Order: sequence, then structure tokens, then C-alpha cells
Amino acid sequence: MAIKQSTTRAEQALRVLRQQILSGAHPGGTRLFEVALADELDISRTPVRAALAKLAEEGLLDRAKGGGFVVRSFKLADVTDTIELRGVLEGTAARFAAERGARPEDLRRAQQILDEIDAAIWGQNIDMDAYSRLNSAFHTLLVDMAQSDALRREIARVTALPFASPSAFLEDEGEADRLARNVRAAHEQHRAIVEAIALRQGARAEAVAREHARAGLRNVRALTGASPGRPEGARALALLST
Amino acid sequence: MAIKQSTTRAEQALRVLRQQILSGAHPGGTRLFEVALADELDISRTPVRAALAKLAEEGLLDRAKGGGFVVRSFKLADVTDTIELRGVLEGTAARFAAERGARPEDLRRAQQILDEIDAAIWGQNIDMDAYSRLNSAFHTLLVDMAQSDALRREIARVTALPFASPSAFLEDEGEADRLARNVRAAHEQHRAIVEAIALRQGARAEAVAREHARAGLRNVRALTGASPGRPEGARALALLST
DNA sequence: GCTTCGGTTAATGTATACATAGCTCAGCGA
DNA sequence: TCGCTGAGCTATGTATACATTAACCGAAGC
Repeated sequence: MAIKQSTTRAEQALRVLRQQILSGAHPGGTRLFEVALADELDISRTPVRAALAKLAEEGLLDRAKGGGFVVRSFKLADVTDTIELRGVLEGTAARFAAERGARPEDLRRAQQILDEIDAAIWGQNIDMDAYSRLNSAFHTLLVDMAQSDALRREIARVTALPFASPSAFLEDEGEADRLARNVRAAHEQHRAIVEAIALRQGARAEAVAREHARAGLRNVRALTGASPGRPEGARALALLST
Repeated sequence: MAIKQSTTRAEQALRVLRQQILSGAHPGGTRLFEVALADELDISRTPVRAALAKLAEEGLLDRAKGGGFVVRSFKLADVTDTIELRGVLEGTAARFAAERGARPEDLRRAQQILDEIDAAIWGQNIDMDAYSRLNSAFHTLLVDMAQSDALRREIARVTALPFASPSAFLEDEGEADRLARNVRAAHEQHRAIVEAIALRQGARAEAVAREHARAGLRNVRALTGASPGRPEGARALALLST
């Protein structure tokens, strides 16, 4: 190969294929053929195969029975169940944090994030970029506070799906007033979760974190129920089949 | 290749390597080299690589930063957290079953399994083979009753680890009387879970299923606390690192 | 007409040669 | 002595030729 490249071919293939799948270019149930992809991407079969295996590991592809890979098809029930599942797992993280005791520096950091979110959503206009970033930081910190690698790993797996991440649908909202109401309500839950953890109230922390995830569920219903077709802005639902 | 073989080389490598890891032949943190394994197994690098990727998918290996694979190292906290996590997920399955309503045929099948377990553990001697088989069937049915593919998938992932399966430690028990007590107590929980599902008592079903998983936790403590070294019979804990 | 057999084809499985990157360490110079 | 540098080694990355298998399809026979 003449041209030096910083990334490997397998990583290139992985990025391109992941983006294609997430954008809905390959509908659920589509079988992906190594030769066709290798030809299309101008990469040999070996790294393409490695990329497909990794996408299966991420949960975007299923392994077909006789070998090969199929794009996983997500029904609406899969989306709602996965969001509920994220709530269950984040609830467990919150409970662990409360039961085991959060580190003082983590609690201080949590308070800091809460205050920064307050600043971002205070006033008439909400700084959505800042909120999205801080919201992600909050959920990452929540998992850290649980002090459990096993739990961290499972939460990472579930939230790898685009519609299950804590920040899903934040960019997809249409009406600004509904978005503002949702964001402010969600933030009250953020505060309640941290307070419950600080007070070692495990059951409360779990229940609130669980309910917190259901805010995403409401967004899914709003997006799918409002218009019969798929809203143009709902990037997180692009790979939803039928 | 002259000799016809029913299974592929990759499957052979997968089986052998999985067994080796589960038996503790490669301690946690050990890096697995493709060439060495290929040489040892008399299989070329390509299928060995496929096997390693699949073991990473199963959670037995981690991908190293610069490429390559490392045997995942499990600390005692990972074992206990994973078992607790299984309880959380099976609890969610029980709750889903209760909330959504179990199919009549599933409830009938559950009753049948409960009665068969009664027969197996009734009397002085417990038929452990039968109990192990029926216990697995019960937990499979529980997941079925939840009617959620997303949940089924995550439970399958978590219980793929040898120490997290519902039937882990059933063969590892030393004292027959303690085993009998544990098994009979566990079965009472089986009955309570089914009853709660039938009565649509979601919170009760979740709580009991969660507690049910903690029986496995008690077994881990008994096995690790009793003797300083690793008990010879504790196959499920063979891959636990120091 | 239906079934069954056999060949073709199109996919994945496998082996292997070669490329490349990262590490170690010897050697040299300031 | 320290640090730089480059050679070489060893690992994974990549391309590709070939093997194998399974599914499709058409023709022959019942």
C-alpha cells in the first residue's frame, strides 16, 4: 500500500458501516455480504469481516444461522423495552451508589454538574448543546458512583444503541416549549437522584432513576404517535423497522 | 483438506479456547497470541481470530488497546455484582410477566415445572440432575413469560458467564444438608414468583426474583469464605483471579 | 405433475504470504 | 551518564487464492 494511513482499514469499514446502519441505509433484516461490502468500500474481505464482527458485538448486527451477518431489526417494542431496561440498570447504579456510599469528590462533582445544568436551562432559552453535554456527564458520573465494573459494562452495552442513550431525542424535539418542560422536569429528577444517593436512600434513588429513563419513553411516543410517518428530525429512530 | 469435518475450524477453536479459559488454563490478564494459539491448535490464524472475536463478544476476553485479546480477569466483586445484576434482570422479567400478563399456556407449563421440581426434591435424597435441568427450564420460561426480546438478549449475555447462570454452583456444593436446605428454600421462591405473576403482582414478582438470585450469592460466599484456597469442586469459580 | 438427483453458483471458511506498526535494545554521540 | 536513533523482531493488519458448503435450478425419471 502506497499511502500511509492513521487508521486501520477495519476501523474505516467499522465507522462507515455503523453510520450507514444507524442512518437506516440498510433496513432491518438486510443481509450484509462480505464481497459486496468489500467491493463497495474498496477494502478487502478480511477487515470488512472484522468490522462486521464488531458491529455484531455492538448489537447492531445479528449473526445468521449458517454464517454471515444480518442487520438487526428493531421494532417499537424493542425501543421501549430497551429504554425501560436502561432505567432498570441506571436505577441499580443509583441504588449501588447510595448503598455503598458515593465518594465525596464524586458527590461534589455531581453538585457542580447540577448547578451547571441549572445555568444552562435557566431563563427563556435553553442552551441545548450545553445541556446535552452536561446530561451525558451526569449519567457517566452516576455509573461511576456505583463503583461496579460489571454494571458499567452492561450499561455501556445497552446505551450503545442510539435510541437508548440518555441523550437520545434531545436533538429531535420539535416544539420548543414541550422540550423546555421536559428538560426542566428531567433536571428535577437529576437533583432527586443525587440527594437520595447522598442520604443513602437506595430505594428512592433506584425508583427516581428508573422513572427518569421513562422521560425518554415519552419522547418516543410523542415522535411516533404524532405523525404517521417518521419525523425527519428523529435521527435516533432511523433504524426502526416499519 | 482430506478429512471431512462436520464443524468448522473456527467452531473447534472456539470450543477449545472457551473450555481452556473457563477451566482457568489462561489466568485473567493473560494475552492470547494468534500465532501461538494457531500453532498449538494446528489451525490457521484466520479461524483462530474469528474464535477470539466471538469470545470477546461472549465477555470472556477483552480487546487490548493496540489490537489483540486479553483474558478478562474477574475479581470477587465482579462475580457478586454480576449475580446481583442477574437478579435485577430476572426481577424485571418477572415484573414484565406480571404487568403484561403471562400466556395461559406458559402459566400451565410453569405449574408443571414447579410440580416436577417438587417431585425431584421431595424425600430424603434430592435428584440433583433433575433439579438442575428443571431449574434451568424454569428460568428459561421466566424469561419467555416477560415477552421481551431486548430483555431476553441481555439476560442471555449476563448468564453466559459461568458463575452467573441460574444453575451455577449446583454441582459445587459440598455438604448435602446445606444443599438440600438451599434448594428447598429456592423452590419456595420459585412458587412465589409464579404466584405473583399469575396474580399480576409486579412489584412482588420483581422483589422475589431479585432475592432468588441472591441465593447464588450466598453460595459464592460459602465457597470463597470456607476455605482459604479455591475449593476443588467450584468449577464455576475457576476463572476467578486471586 | 411431482419428486429427486446432480450440477452450477454464490456465499462463507481457510490458509498463507506479505505489510505494517510498535517495542526492545544495541550502538553511538553529546 | 544520558538520550537519541535506527535495526530488527514480533505482533497484528491486509490481501488474496483456494476450499467448502448450501441453496437454487433444471432435467430426468417415476
